[in-house]
Amino acid sequence: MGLTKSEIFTDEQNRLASLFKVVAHPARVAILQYIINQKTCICNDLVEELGLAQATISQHLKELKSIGIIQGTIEGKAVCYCIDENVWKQIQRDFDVFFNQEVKVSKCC
Amino acid sequence: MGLTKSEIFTDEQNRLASLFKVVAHPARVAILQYIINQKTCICNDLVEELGLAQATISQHLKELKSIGIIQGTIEGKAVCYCIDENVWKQIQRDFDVFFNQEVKVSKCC
DNA sequence: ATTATATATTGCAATATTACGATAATAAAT
DNA sequence: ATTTATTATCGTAATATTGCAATATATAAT
Repeated sequence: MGLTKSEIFTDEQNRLASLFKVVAHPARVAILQYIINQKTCICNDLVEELGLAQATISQHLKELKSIGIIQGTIEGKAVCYCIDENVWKQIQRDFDVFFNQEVKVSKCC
Repeated sequence: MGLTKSEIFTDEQNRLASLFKVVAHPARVAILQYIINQKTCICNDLVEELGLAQATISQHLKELKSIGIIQGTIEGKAVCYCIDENVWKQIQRDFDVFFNQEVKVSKCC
């Protein structure tokens, strides 16, 4: 046990849950907010800003990269991270489709 | 280790991450979709529909209840669950505030 | 009163996530 | 060539999550 039974859910349910999972950590929310404000950043900026170890920040960046919401470009000895606007907007739409469903007024009893 | 350092993040970052976390599981996405379609449901409906054990469904319902997105009303020997429209809309707004931030066009280099 | 039905809770095993030190890899600067 | 700066990866410990059987609780039906 302890293993999510992905096979019993639809692709859409699994996909949505995966997207939510990536932003379901305060460090990753903070990283996204920081990049949005600063437009770009490097890993070390985040280490100083957030106060987490470099290895930890690097790991969080990797997860954000995994869904494409940020992208990294090698720039000399650093890596410059920025939001991928297209992916950001796509994810925004995906969440919208889910949350803007019409919820019929029908209380229990 | 293995413990999220909540104290280094803002309340907003922690709150957003918590909300995302609740919907970051395909079973909970499926449960919400099912309730939206059927308007209401009882725990056993979900056990049959999703094919997870009753204890597991009950646990997922508990997590959804914890943020108020669904509410349960005792109805005879069953519990009738439905979406709480106000909370649903509030969460929708919270996600919107986050994702509708203006992402400035500024690629790395 | 007993049985049947529906849900919640507890305890536990398996797996996943978070965090970090140590180390490797790479490029710039000296 | 050596040092410095930046990031990624590996290994590991601590904690969290997922799933279920067993059990407890509560109401309806017989």
